[in-house]
Amino acid sequence: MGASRTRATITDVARAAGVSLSTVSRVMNDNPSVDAALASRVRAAAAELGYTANPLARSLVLGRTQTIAVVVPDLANPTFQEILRGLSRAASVDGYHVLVADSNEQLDDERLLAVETRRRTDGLVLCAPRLADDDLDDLLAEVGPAVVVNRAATTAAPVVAADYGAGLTALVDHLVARGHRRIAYLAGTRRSASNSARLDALARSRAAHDGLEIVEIPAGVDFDAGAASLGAVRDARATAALAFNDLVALGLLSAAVEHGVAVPGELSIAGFDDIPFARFTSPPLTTARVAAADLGAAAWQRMRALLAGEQPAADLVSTPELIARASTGPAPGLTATASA
Amino acid sequence: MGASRTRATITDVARAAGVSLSTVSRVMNDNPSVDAALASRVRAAAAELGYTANPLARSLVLGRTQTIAVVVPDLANPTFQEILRGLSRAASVDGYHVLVADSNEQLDDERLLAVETRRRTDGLVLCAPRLADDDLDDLLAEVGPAVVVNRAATTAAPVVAADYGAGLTALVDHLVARGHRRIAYLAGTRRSASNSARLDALARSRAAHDGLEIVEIPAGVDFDAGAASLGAVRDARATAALAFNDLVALGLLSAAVEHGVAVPGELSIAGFDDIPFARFTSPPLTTARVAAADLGAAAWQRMRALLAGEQPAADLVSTPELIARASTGPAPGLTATASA
DNA sequence: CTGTTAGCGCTTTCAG
DNA sequence: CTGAAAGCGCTAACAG
Repeated sequence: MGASRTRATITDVARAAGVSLSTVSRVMNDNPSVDAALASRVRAAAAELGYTANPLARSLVLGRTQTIAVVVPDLANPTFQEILRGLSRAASVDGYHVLVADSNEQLDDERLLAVETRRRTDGLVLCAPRLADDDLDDLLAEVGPAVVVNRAATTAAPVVAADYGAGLTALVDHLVARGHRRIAYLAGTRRSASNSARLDALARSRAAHDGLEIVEIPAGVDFDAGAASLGAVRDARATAALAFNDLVALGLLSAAVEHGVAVPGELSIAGFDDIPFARFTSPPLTTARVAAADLGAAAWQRMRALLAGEQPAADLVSTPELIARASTGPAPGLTATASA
Repeated sequence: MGASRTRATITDVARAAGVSLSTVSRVMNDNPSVDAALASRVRAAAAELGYTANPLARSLVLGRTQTIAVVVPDLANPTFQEILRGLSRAASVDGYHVLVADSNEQLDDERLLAVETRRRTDGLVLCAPRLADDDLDDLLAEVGPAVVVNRAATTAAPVVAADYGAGLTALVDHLVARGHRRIAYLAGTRRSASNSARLDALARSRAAHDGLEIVEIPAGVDFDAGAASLGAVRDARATAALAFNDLVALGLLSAAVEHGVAVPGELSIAGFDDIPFARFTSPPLTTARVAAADLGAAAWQRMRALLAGEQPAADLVSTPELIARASTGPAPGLTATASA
């Protein structure tokens, strides 16, 4: 009938069952040292009152919230969405909740959000933190249990990351094999560690391939950044463009189509990540697949270990898989044969 | 130098500043009734110790957590991601945090997650709940401050929703104008309220257009569901298909291309939502645009009002905008002219 | 204006 | 096996 406006507390249950608070607490926590008869009496009272322990009160006394915080640079980015999803599902299996915070690519907010969300949770997962190395290390030292996703440059916390260097190398090789000798690289945030990893890989590629030129073009991390880069790519007279990620690649692709630049006829374009829709673009996008949901799940495994006081698994470096689709082809002026 | 392992408490600050707990509390909460000199002494001590009030303890005593919970049926769905993003950004502007839970389209989990996350937060936002009407009403009554997104069938909480009926009507009109007289509708979850809204709209459309046949095909809510429906669509001899959402439409489109069915030559396909990548498919997808991030922000406005004890704004019914792209065209056998 | 005293709702020694 | 009491860290009357 009329449900009471306020929830039952442990005191209500204790009174209803005619026992002390401690007994109720023991029963609710399945402490075996309670007489069976008493226990079932308490359980009946609890059920009757619809009682469940207040998680806030438990958090305060137990010092744990059963919740972890996840900070991402941009919730609109499919890769972060996927990481979040993988993490959230994995954590929920273990009865943990997830607090999300979107730093919106704002450096200052990132640190603040991390600290603030961490205080209401048991641990912190930082996705692709944009913070400088030193600041990141400071932050990690301050916040306690933390795991870092897609950022290699720290030893202060477990790391799970895609191997951006290896992925980019595969992409370059793919283009070189198709005759490209002048390739544009649309760089992402300077702050992004994965961008540096890619830069290093490009340097190695230049050394490995005689006569290969790779010109770096500052772009950004989103669709608009890619679209805005078409002019620079054309000016660079590159026959192919490697984008920081699929979003940037899609922007470039879109601008190319709009300006009548044939893809891959005049310009080959490749992205990075293999976001869900990369296969539906026109032409479908060549990219390097990052198993983002798996990264999220792996991040949770490590977090769980940390929370349990166990040794987390070794850092994970997942090698992206080259996904060759139709947005890349032979360099202009070449026949369609590829040399290994 | 050596940062202490455990955080400073209000007691530490009080001792350091040589005042009582209450004074520290007052200062930290900007209570003006504190002597200026004392206040700055306290502030200095707090700064020195790096003190910030423990949010858990505050939550317990204040009865509010400064956090809201959001339950979505599927974090992989771009529309829910977008709603989450809009909500999260809006809430963070007001200093609120967001706890996400993905029910994974599981009915039982939905209810459980809602109740459980609600207890650690101040309010609950339910996205497109799959629960039956009665169960939903029960749930809403139980959990207190709540707002519902994309589900019209309740008066127990503020609602913000896209007008699926209007959007679908626009889509049908669009197809009818292009000569289609036999249209397949790929239905979503029966549990989805927006599906019923669409069914009603279709019934009205049938009545409005003489000789128009709309055949309903049970499909689902994701890409695979759409891909699996191609056979049924062909069997129905429909010249056009209206999908429950863009994901389903993309699945169908993909299967069509794969099986050599010309789109829109032999089959016109339209989706719903206008997810970010709908414009990049090949051909680009005709759809009805739902301003999902705006829905999320609007949901937060209402939640904020509820939390402040104010009257929330009236329910929002946002009319989707018809986005005509190349995946729809004249019915086979017709010239490319359209009649208004 | 400031300090003392009760709790918020729960868990956990510590006695019995 | 069970209850009384202390306390997690903080805020809010209530006195002074």
